[in-house]
Amino acid sequence: MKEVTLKQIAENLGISITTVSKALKNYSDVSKKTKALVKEEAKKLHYKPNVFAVNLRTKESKTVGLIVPEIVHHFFSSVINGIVEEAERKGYLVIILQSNESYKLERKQVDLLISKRVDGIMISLANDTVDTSHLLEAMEHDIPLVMFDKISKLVKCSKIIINDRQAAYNATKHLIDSGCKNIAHFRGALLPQNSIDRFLGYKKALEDHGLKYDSSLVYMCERVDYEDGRRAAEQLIKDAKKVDGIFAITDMAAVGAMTVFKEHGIKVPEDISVMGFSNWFLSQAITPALSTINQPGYEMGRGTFKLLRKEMKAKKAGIPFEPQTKVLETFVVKRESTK
Amino acid sequence: MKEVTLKQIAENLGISITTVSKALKNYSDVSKKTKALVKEEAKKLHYKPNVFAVNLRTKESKTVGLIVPEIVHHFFSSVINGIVEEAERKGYLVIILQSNESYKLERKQVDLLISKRVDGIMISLANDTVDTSHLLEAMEHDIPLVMFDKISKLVKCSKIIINDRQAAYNATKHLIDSGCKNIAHFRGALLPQNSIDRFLGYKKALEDHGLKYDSSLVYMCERVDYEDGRRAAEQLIKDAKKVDGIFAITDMAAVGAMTVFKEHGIKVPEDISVMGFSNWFLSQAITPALSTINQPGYEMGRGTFKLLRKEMKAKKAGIPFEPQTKVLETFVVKRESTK
DNA sequence: TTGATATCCGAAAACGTTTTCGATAATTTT
DNA sequence: AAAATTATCGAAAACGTTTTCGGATATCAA
Repeated sequence: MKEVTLKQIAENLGISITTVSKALKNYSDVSKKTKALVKEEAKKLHYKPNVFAVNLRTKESKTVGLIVPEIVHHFFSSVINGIVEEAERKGYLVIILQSNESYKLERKQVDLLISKRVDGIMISLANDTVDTSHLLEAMEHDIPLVMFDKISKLVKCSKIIINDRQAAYNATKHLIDSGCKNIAHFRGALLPQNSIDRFLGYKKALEDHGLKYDSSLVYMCERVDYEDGRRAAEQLIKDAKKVDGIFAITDMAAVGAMTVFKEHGIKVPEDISVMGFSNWFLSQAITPALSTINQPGYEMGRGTFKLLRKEMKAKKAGIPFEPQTKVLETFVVKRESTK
Repeated sequence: MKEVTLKQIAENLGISITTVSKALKNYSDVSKKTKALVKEEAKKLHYKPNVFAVNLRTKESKTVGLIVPEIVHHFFSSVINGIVEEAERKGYLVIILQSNESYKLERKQVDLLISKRVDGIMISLANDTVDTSHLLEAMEHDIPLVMFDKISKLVKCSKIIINDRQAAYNATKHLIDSGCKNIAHFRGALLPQNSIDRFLGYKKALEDHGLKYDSSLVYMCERVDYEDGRRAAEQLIKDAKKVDGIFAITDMAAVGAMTVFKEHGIKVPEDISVMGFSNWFLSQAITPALSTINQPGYEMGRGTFKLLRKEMKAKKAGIPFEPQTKVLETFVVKRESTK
C-alpha cells in the first residue's frame, strides 16, 4: 500500500505528471476529457497532494501562527475562535502558542514560528515584553505580522485594539454617574499598554468630573486574576479607605474583590459599587451580576486574521503594504454590581 | 538579501553541499577542521535549515496534532500545557484544534491533521462522537494515535484516562460518609464514556452502602456547564425533592447549582452538600469552597505525549507497537461544600 | 615499493510538486 | 494548398535537503 502521487496517476493513465498536475488545478491547456479522466482516477485512488512537496515548491505553508499570553482566558479564547474561524474559511491552519506572560518564552515561540515558516504571525504581547527585537526579526524574514489587544506602539505593523483609555473612562464615568464619590482602581502591571491606558482613562474621568485623583486608591493587581482581586480588596479593607466604588482592570479581579466584600458583610452595590472589564462569561452568572465593559474578542479575532490576510496577499502580489490600525468599539454593560 | 542555504555555505567555503550537510549533523566522515569551518560559516550567515525541504526528504514534520472539545476549559488547558511542555522538550510542535463538542467538526479536524501530515495525533472525543471511522482512517494512514480522557473503547489505540467509575464512587461515598442519605446526581450527556462511568460509579456507591438508587434524582446536564447546573438545581427545587447531597459531574455544574441554592436561601453544606468533579481552579476560590475530585490534567497531558512518542519511535524503528492503556490516580479534595 | 586500511570528501539520486517553455497535432484563415 | 492560429500535451528544471556509494588521498604494515 504505497503512497499515491501524481506519478502514480500519470502511469495509470499513460500520461505525463505535468498533465495530471495541471488537470487537477484546472489549467486551461488541458482538455475537458483528460481533466475528467484525471479527476476520476484521483478520486478513485483517494489522491491527496503531498503538502511537504507543495510547501517546498510554492514556498508557503498555508499556516499562520498565533501567540497569546494564556489560552485559558475567556477573552483570548474568544479571539482564538474568531481567528480560527476566519482562517479556516480561507484555507489556513493556525498554530496556537502561549507565552505564559513571559517575554523569554514569547521570543522562543516567535523563533519557532519563523523556523516553521508560517505565512504570517498574530500576537498579543506578554506583560513583561518591552524589547521587540523578536518581532522585528519576524518582519525581517518578510513574515506579515499583526498585533492585537496587547500591542507595542514601537512596532510598525498592523494592529487591532480597543480604545482602552476611552473604555476605562466610560467605566469610571458609569460609576460617577451612579453617584460614587470615592472610586478606587485595581490596576494591572506597570508595563502593558492597556494596563496603562485603562489607568489613564480612570484618572481622566475623575478629573473631568471634579473628583480629585488619589494615588493611594490605586491598588496593583499584577496578574489581574481572582486572587489579585481578593488581595487588593483585603488590603483596601485593612486600609479602611472610604471608598464607594471600584473600577477593576479585569472581571476576574472584580469577582475576587466581590467575594471578599461578601465575606466581610459589605454589600454590593449598596455599600460599594464594582465595575469590571471584559465581560467574562461568568460575570453575568454570579450574584450580584457584574457590571462591566464589553470587549469584543470574537470580532477582534476575525479582524486580526483579516488584517493579516490583507498583508499576506499584498506580499504575494509583490505590492507594498501600509500597516493599518483598527479600533473596535466597546460599551458599558450595566448589571447589578453598580447602581 | 537571499535565503541562505546549504548551497550558499558550500560555495562560500568552496566545498560540496554534501559535506556541509554532514558537517552540520556531525557525521563521522567529515574532519574536525571542516566541521568547525562549516559551523562557523553557518552561524555567521544565520543559517536555518529549510523545514519544507527537510519535511519532504525525511517524510516527517516534527509536528503532532491535538484535538480537544474546547480549549477554554480549565481541565483541557491543563492537559494542553502538559502535552505542549513534553512535546517541546522533544522538539515537536503541537497543533491544537477544537471540535466544539461536534462530531462533524472533529472529523474535519482529523482530516486536516492527516492532510498536514502530522507525525501523530492526540484526541479527546466530542460528546456526540460514536462513529470512529475518522480515527481508523488516521490509523490507516499509519499515523500514531492516542486518546485521552474522553475515549472510545472501540478504537484499538493507546489511551490514558482516569478511573471515572471509581472516582465517582469515591465522590459519592464521601457524601455518604459525611451523613448524606438522599443523594442526587447531575449527570452529563448520554453518550460519552466518562459521563456513563461517573453515573455508574454514583449508582454503585449508593447500592454498596444500603441507599437505594432513585432514577428521579438523576438530572441531565447536557453541556455540563454553569448554566446546566443552575437549571438542574432549579428543577430539583421545583420538584421539591428531599435531597441532602449532590454529586455533580463537573465543578462548573456544581457551582451553578450552589449559586441557585444561595439565591433560595438553601445553605451549603448545612442543608445540602455539594460535590464537584475536576478540581477547577476557581472551585477553591468560591464560598463555600467546593469539595471535588482532583483530576490530574497536567499529568495526563504529559502522559499522553509520552505514549504518543513511544509509538512514533516504534514506528520509525519499524518495530510493531502494542497499544497500552494508562490509568491515572484521582483523589477526593474535601473543602467546605461537604460536611 | 606494494598492498591494505583509514580518513575524508563529493556526485548523484531521491522526496513530490509546480511551472515554464517548446513541441506536436488540429483547426482555421488566406 | 500553404500559412497562421489554436488546442493539447510533456520534458525538464526547480525548490533545499538527506543519504548512499564510490573515489581519492593519506597512513600504515609488509
